[in-house]
Amino acid sequence: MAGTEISVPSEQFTKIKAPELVPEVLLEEEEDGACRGREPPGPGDGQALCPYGPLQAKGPEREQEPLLTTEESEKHVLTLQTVHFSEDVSWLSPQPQDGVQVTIQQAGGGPQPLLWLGEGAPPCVTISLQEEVYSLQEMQVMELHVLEGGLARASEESKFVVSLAESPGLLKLEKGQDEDRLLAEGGFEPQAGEQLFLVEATPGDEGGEEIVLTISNLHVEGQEDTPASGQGHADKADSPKKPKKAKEVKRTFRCDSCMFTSSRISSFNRHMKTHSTEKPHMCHLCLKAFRTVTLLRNHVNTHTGTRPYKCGDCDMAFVTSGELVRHRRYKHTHEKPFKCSMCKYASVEASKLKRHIRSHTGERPFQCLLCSYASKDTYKLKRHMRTHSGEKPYECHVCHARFTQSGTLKIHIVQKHSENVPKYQCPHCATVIARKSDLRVHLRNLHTYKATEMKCRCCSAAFHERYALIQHQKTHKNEKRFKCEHCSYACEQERHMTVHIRTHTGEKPFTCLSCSKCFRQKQLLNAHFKKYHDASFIPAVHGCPKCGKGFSRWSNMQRHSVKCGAGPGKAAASGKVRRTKRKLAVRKEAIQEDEVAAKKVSTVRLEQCPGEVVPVPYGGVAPEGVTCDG
DNA sequence: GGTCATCCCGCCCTCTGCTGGGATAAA
DNA sequence: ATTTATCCCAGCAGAGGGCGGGATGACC
Repeated sequence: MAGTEISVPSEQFTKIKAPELVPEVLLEEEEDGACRGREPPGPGDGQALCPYGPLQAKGPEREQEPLLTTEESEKHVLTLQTVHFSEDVSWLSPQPQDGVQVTIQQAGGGPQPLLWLGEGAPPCVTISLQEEVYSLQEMQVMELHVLEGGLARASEESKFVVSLAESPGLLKLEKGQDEDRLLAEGGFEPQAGEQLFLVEATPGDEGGEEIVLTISNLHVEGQEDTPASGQGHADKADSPKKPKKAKEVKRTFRCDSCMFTSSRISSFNRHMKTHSTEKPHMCHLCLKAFRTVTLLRNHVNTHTGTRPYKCGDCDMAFVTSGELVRHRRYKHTHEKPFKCSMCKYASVEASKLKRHIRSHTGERPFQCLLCSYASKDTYKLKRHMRTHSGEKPYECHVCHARFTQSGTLKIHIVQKHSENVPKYQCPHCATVIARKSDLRVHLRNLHTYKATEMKCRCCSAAFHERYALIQHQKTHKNEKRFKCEHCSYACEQERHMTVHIRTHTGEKPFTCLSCSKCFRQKQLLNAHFKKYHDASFIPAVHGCPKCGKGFSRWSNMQRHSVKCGAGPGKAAASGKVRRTKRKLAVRKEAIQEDEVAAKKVSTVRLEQCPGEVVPVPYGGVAPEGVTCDG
């Protein structure tokens, strides 16, 4: 894979170093004594970094339940939930005392301590630091214990606030004094009043100029389990609530290699196998190895075709029950529990909603390493990479043309190799177009209302739609709007009138350089030159289609053919022949005029070099040395 | 420890729409 | 002959559907 996922939260968790590692000079001393980072994270920072999906997935039912309890005797083990402040409220101040003390204080210096967890509050806390202070390499996993104060519930606003007895407005956290104790045997027993925080360091949005610390996975043991993913709330709402054992001290088993924690040793041990490369269970059919018997069994089922979970509404069958449930939702029940809060989209699977959310946020986590393109999912990036590799995996079975996408091949086959090619009729005119997209182009070009009027080139009419203009201009097509003021002659085109006017003025602007003969039209001069001055010119012979008699002139042959009974030629019906006949007619006219002119010329100066034919502009003067006898 | 249900990631597919280049007809 | 307009076509990306399969929590 050539792409890299750039917005996935870093797996690197951090330990805030001892205070001697924190250069105080890099933090600006504020008047109130709190040290402020260079700049607070932007409103969107936290969301972009949130590793658990869309925020709206946290349903209102969760917000109405206490996340923190206030029982004094209860020992709280807190795993921090995905957190960020959407406002500029998070500041961090390392204190130069024993242990690391982290101060979270409201930017405006407000008196209220901040750890908003209730409704309306973003479920994330991000702390921006200058990279010079806490570099990624300097940070490791840490535990922070609340030294002072307890947990109080701010019931009046249904918000839950960590309040501190001695330091209102400040939440002081200190590095655990005995980490080994906490980690011993995969678990720990936090002391009364302590809280456990995990701090994650991720690069900020400013290209590495700052680091965002995300305090994550706030969770009170004994509460209803809340889905870490934002997409699971719909199913969770139906899950039965577990009996609360407030007095019971629970052990948490935490993986050293990743963030995994579990209260059950069996789950923990099973998880630890995921970090092992050992795969003792081997498929006897293909020798592929698996970590667990269950995985092996499912795999073997793919060989044997064993699909024990059959759909009652169709012929599909699946290896696992989950696949059957999902299939039934897609095909039969159409139940879509995962609903987008920003539009009407709903999906069967959480991952689909997560992918859909990117169409709202514009997030493109998958960056092409060869160009600036970034994709919203892996498949699009993979497909895009074909534009760099030139790979065309889809081949037409008929003409063997190759294509980069299957859809392109499908269109190709329909348009090129199918009998019933679909056509798209324009709703505004008679045009029929092969492709829907081309019909849209047609509509855009010809039937779109234009603010500025388009004027007819023949009259004063004006139109806002191009199609109407073109239709109107066609009405001028057979209109002989150019009328001669000297006779009754009229024509459609101005250039024809220009030539006609010369018959009244006697002008002949086209002069033969070989014999100085002048002509009113250029093509007459050309015909003359070929006939009298071009030795290589072979005159056309027009043969009678019936008797074969040859004529030098097409008109003579036609007159003969009528008498001979040959009638019009066979090919006269086709447009191409019609165009040829028009050309012949022009040539006939030229020859006829040439004949008349030739009678008047007594001398043909064949000895003169043909040279260049110089047209004389209308009303102009012939070049020096060239005489006009017309 | 085994099993089941669920969650979640990843892969592949289709449908859709836009764009630009080449071919062709019309002006 | 040249220019302009239109059509045809392939390339490419956005969005979403469907499924395979690994990981994990809960239960027995």
